Amino acid sequence: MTTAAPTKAEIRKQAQCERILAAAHECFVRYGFHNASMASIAEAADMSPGLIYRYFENKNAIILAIIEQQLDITRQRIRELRSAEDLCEGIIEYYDKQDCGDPDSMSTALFLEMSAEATRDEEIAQAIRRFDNMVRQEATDWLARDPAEGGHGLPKDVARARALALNLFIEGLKARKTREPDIDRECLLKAVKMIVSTLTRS
Amino acid sequence: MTTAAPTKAEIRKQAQCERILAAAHECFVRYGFHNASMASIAEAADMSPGLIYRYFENKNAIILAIIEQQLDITRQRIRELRSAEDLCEGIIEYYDKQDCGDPDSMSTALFLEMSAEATRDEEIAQAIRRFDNMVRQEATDWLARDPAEGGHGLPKDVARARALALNLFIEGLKARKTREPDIDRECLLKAVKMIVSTLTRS
Amino acid sequence: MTTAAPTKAEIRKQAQCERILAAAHECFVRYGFHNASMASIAEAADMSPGLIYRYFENKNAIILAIIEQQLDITRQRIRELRSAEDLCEGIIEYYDKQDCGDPDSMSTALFLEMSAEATRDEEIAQAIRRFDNMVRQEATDWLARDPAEGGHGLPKDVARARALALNLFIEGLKARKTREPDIDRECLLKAVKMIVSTLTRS
Amino acid sequence: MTTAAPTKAEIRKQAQCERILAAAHECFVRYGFHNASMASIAEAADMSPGLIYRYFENKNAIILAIIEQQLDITRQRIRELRSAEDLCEGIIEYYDKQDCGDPDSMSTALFLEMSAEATRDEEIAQAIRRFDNMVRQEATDWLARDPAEGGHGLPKDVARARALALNLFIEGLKARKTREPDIDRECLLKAVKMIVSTLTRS
DNA sequence: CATGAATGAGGATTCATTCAT
DNA sequence: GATGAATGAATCCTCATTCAT
Repeated sequence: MTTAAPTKAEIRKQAQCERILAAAHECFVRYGFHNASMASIAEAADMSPGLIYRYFENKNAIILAIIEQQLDITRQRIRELRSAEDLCEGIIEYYDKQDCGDPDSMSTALFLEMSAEATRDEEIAQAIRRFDNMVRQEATDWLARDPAEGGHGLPKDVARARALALNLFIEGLKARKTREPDIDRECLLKAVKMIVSTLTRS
Repeated sequence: MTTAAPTKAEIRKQAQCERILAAAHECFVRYGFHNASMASIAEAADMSPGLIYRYFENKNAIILAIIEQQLDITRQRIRELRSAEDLCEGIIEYYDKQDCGDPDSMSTALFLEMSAEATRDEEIAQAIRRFDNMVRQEATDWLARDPAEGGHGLPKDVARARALALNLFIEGLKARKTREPDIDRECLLKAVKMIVSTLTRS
Repeated sequence: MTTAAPTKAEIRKQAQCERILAAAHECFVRYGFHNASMASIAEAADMSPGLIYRYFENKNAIILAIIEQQLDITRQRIRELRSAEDLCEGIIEYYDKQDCGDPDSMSTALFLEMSAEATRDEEIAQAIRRFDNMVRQEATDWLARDPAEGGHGLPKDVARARALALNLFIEGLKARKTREPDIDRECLLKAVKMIVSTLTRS
Repeated sequence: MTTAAPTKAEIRKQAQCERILAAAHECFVRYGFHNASMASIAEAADMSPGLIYRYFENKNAIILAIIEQQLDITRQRIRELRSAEDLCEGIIEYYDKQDCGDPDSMSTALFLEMSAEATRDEEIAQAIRRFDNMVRQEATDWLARDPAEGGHGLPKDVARARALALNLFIEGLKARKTREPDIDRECLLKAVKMIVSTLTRS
């Protein structure tokens, strides 16, 4: 049940990759994907520009890896979800959180930029599609699962449509956060509750 | 209280601006804001690169003008909205429409790119904020208006929260279209109906 | 019988192209094709690096244009050839001439480099093939032409084989010049005369 | 007067050098001298890039060593030459042979590249000069040697001029092979025979 | 008004070479 | 001896913007 212990070299490689991804994420958020130069990433990662290319083929490969990373993190988060209240809280909390402070969650702005990029770059399109499918599947599972296990016991097809609706709403919310972080909280809370309660009602 | 009739020069200027904006819109959609060069815009507008600068200070000013343009167009659309069925149809129809074919509606991908850009560029942030506010206001009015006039007669504060929810959902939908244009139609229809009916119910 | 007069813009363009080609030729000879940077060419042409790209798609396009230029020049030279003595003199004179001093004749070193490059670059291979074919054809014509017109009146197939032999010999000579410009003149003269007289004898 | 038997270390060193030279030769032929990276050579030699520098000061030193190697191999070949027919056959056979298949003979393309490089690099110039001198000397010997020993018994000075002519012709032929491997064989054969018979006739 | 040639800084990427392990 | 990670300068090329005509 154990995989072979990673060699020292592999550990090092892993660490370097992560250093680069963290630095790239930071730069992409700060300057935007197109305006973040490899040099700026290198500087943020405290290494030479050339070294990045030992670990990633090019700039695109970096953003792809970041998306992949997010996939795992996001799946974990959804799985930890229990009640509808959990979800409401999670959403509001997310909205209040500063973007840059959280290296674990992909900046929304970056995600939007990538969504736009997906229009023109098939690799990115695929990566995001994989991400979307995972989210929808996990959300569907959550809505369909037995209430005893923290689900809502909805029939499969209903769950599927509601998962989509929920997903779209949350994404709209994320996009909005980008532009209007100081939105009227009371109004927002009302809106979220109305949607969530409608969609999780059995 | 009337403005003076526009001079010939002003008319000309207006026409030139529109030519540039249309060309820029096309290029931004096709290549993305950052990858669309001023040269490509000039070519699409069938004029010299230098001339563009007589009408717009720089590339940024062009995108700002495009956002402003969208504001007017979108307001008009919302005002033409009547029943909830209208809205559902409009949404589905929008999702099915090819982006590039419609010079009137801002490409979603471009809008996402701008949302992301708003994070780093205050001018763009302001322009989009104005846009958002207009949409929310118009949607609120629609929900609050007297049913006799094609509204839903909701109380102001309820209307305001629902308008927001609706707005967020639609935006999530738009963003999704960018990445998954071939989404399962039946599922999508269910989701849209559920949200719209919930939010427009009195 | 006249082509349309070139516009001022065309004249300018032509001049710029020539300026670039001359500068590139100089740099390629001085530093070698691979070591000559676009920046060095720009400097030699006294223009900005970016401007070069208005006239040539990339570095490769420049070398292709240079080869094409040589084709015309070389054809002219062969056509001006009269007696076998002419040829011997021309060869020796060529060997004595400094490379860089003559912007009209492609540096032999550069030609060798391109021959090598032809091994890996199909575009260059084609350009040089065209050059080779032209030279062989012109040389064959010269050997087959009526003596009254400055030819040697050889039968077509004989002329063709001898033209090839002559061509190969001259090329070997050119290649050697690159490495041994100070070769023993008397010995060289004997060798050239022996070959030329053998190949032009009827 | 004998050198001391090589130590184990020296044998090892010799073997490593040869491994590197073979790998470098392969890469230089495949990618060209300038495009072959030290990394690619290291990979072909199945060792680390750093190790190469223990045996060769830099990339230049490698090419110099390759030229030196060729000198020995080529000398041996010329010495094995007997009749003029031998030579004709050898030439034609050489022309037909695939370059890469023969690690013993320096790729012609590479040799051309080096000839060009000799123009700018004095070390390479010297190495090739040494090579050229050896070839000419051996060819002269062959032509001057007593027919009983497989030579042609020509007087020294005649032999010298003819050796040069032969050498130049063969080099032109090699260069041509680079660009036109599929040349008309009959025509080529005629040309070769004409030159060889003229130059070896007593 | 309009052109489009010209600039030059900036970006991604490569690679010979070094050096700590 | 051997490794291969690391450097950083250099390369080709792009593009927003300016300005002489």
